[in-house]
Amino acid sequence: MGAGTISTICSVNAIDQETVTRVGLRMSDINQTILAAELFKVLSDPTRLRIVQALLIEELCVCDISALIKISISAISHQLRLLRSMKIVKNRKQGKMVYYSLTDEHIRELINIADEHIHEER
Amino acid sequence: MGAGTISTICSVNAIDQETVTRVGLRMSDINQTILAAELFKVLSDPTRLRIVQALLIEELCVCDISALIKISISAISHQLRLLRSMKIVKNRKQGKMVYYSLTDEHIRELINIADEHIHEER
DNA sequence: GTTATATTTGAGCAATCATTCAAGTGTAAT
DNA sequence: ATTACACTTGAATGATTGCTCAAATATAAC
Repeated sequence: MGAGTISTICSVNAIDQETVTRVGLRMSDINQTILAAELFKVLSDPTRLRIVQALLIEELCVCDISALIKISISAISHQLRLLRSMKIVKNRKQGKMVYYSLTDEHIRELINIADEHIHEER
Repeated sequence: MGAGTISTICSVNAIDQETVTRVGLRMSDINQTILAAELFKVLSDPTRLRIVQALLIEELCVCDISALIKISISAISHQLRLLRSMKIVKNRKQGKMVYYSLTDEHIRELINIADEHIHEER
């Protein structure tokens, strides 16, 4: 199997084990993949992504998020619960109002890179 | 409205317009948000993320991806079609086999940051 | 041509999801 | 206590999604 030869021989009875095991060894743990997928899922819904983008700018109450994003307060609240459960946002109560903010600035990097990717699309 | 005062007054009839417009002006375009959400969605499914992770290592044929990820060839092919439509992967035909590879190295950065985020979880 | 293999594709199905609606909780003002 | 407001929550619903199965396509070997 010299350099340049394609060693992969594909068939139901004879998958190229060499390739499969070589790549398999370099792949990350499946559980880590699942966690990463969950993180990406949080950002995969426009409403949720908009909420996060807004909170990247400043802390906001539920009512103002709703006005800003033009989605019902109930829908926003449901999404905030999800974001809270994933430790993406935290909240603070002041009188009748609840203020939300981000727990983690890592998110900003992910969003920035996604934006770069979109702009560089040919 | 001096520094330090909380100007947001929240009510159905009197949302704090100042805050809403201030943040609104700094938010990115909604269409860009939708595109970014779509990109995150690609990576939000464990099967798809696993495929991408594998292709980050090397070019692979459908059959070997299937063996590596332990998902039916049909399911892999469906996901590859989606990845192709989003210009995340490209393919190359050689004989009966089809080899897939990534079109874009940006994805690697996104995955790296997600992994960092997961490891830094307390 | 026929047969075998590698991949694609469409229909169907169960599961997940984002939203709405209605009812509930908690806080503050009267 | 009662009323009003900010938000939460559970159930219901329509839409989306990831997979399976069966049939189709494409290439290669015979």
